[in-house]
Amino acid sequence: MTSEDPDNPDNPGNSGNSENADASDTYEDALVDGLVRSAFQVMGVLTRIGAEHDLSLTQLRVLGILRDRRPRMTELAGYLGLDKSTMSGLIDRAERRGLLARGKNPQDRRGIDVFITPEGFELTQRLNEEIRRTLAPVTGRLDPEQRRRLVEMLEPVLTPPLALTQRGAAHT
Amino acid sequence: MTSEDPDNPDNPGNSGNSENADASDTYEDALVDGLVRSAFQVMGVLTRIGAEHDLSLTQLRVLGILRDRRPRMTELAGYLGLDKSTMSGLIDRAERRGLLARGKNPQDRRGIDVFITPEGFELTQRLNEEIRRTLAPVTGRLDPEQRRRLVEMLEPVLTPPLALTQRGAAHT
DNA sequence: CCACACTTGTTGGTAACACTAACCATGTCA
DNA sequence: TGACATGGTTAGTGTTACCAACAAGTGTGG
Repeated sequence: MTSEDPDNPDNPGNSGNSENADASDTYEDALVDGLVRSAFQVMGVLTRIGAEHDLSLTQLRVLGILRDRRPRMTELAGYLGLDKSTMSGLIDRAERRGLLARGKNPQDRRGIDVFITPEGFELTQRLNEEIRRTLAPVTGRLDPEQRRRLVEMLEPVLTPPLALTQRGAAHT
Repeated sequence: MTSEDPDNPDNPGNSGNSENADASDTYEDALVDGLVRSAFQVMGVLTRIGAEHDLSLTQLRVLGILRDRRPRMTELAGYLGLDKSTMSGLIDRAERRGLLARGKNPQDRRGIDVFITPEGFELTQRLNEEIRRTLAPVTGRLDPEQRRRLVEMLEPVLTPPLALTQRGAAHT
C-alpha cells in the first residue's frame, strides 16, 4: 500500500459552474469532465500496476508498443511524443533490465531498431492480464450491450485528428 | 513544436489477438483497451496544454483541486496519492510562481493550508477553457444524445471502488 | 505537569524522466 | 565532393517522486 487512492474528487475539469447555453453544451462540458476524470482514474491504475513491477507509465507504453512492432528509436519517440534523447535513456534502462534490446538496421546503418525480448514480452502479458483484472470490476458494472456501445462511443476519442491548438503559445 | 503527436496507435491494451471466449468477454477486453487508449489520448492533451503554460500534469491537478478547496498539505497529498515530501516541492514551485499560497492553520499550528491565489484561479479558468476547446472536436463528433449516454456510462469508471489487486503479483 | 508518542511538514539524498544543446556517424543530393 | 539533413548518443538542467531523518506542535498517561 505504497501510494494508493488516486481518487481525486476534483480536477482540471470544470465542475458544474455551467453558464451553460443549451442542453447540448451542458452535456459537452460534462463529457469533457468525465473524460478527464476517467483518464486520471485509468492512469492511476496503470501507474500503480506499473509501479508494482518497477515500471513507469512510459515504460509501460513502450513495452505495449513493442508488443507487435520493431520500430526505430525515432519512430518510437514519435509514437510517444517524446524527444529522441529521452528515448535513449528510456531504452537504456529497459535494455539493462533485459526487457527489450537494440538491433542494427541493415537498410540504414544509422538507424537502430528496438524490439522486445521474450522476457519483456512475458512481462507485458502479465501486465495486461493484471490491468484487465483490475479494471474488470469497473467494466463489469456495465452489461455487455452497454460495453459494446461504450467502446463504440470511445472511438472518436481514439481516432482523433485532435488538431491541437498546437500554438506555440504564442510568442509568435 | 516541441513534443507533439502523442498518438500512440498501440499500447498496453491487448490488441485484437482475442483468444476470445464468448462475445461478452470480447467486449470487455475491447472496453479495457478503449479506456486505456482514450486515457492516454486525454492525458496527452492535458500534458500539452499544461506544458504550454509551464505546468506539469500534477500541477494541473493541484490547481484543479484548489479551485474549490483549501486543504492542508497532507490532505492534498492524500487526494493525489503522493507523498508529503513530494507535496512540499510541488507547492514550493507553484507558490514561487504566485499561483497558490500557504497559510497557517489557526486550529493546529502544525498544519499548513494551501489555497489558490487570484492569479492561479484565473490561470485555471483559462486552462479549463482551453481543455474544453481542444477536446471539443472529439466530443463534437457525437450527437448530444450520445454524449449524454457516454457520460452516463463513464460513471462507473469515476465512482470506482477499484479494489486493486494490490497483491504483489500473482505469479501463482 | 512532564515525559513519551504521534502528527505535520520540511530537508536531504537518490533515481527516473523529459527537455535542450552539442556532438558523431551516416545518408542524400546538387 | 561538399553542404545539408537525419539518427542516435551524451552532457547538463529542472521537475517529479520516493524514502529516511528531522523539528515543531499536539496529545496523552502517569
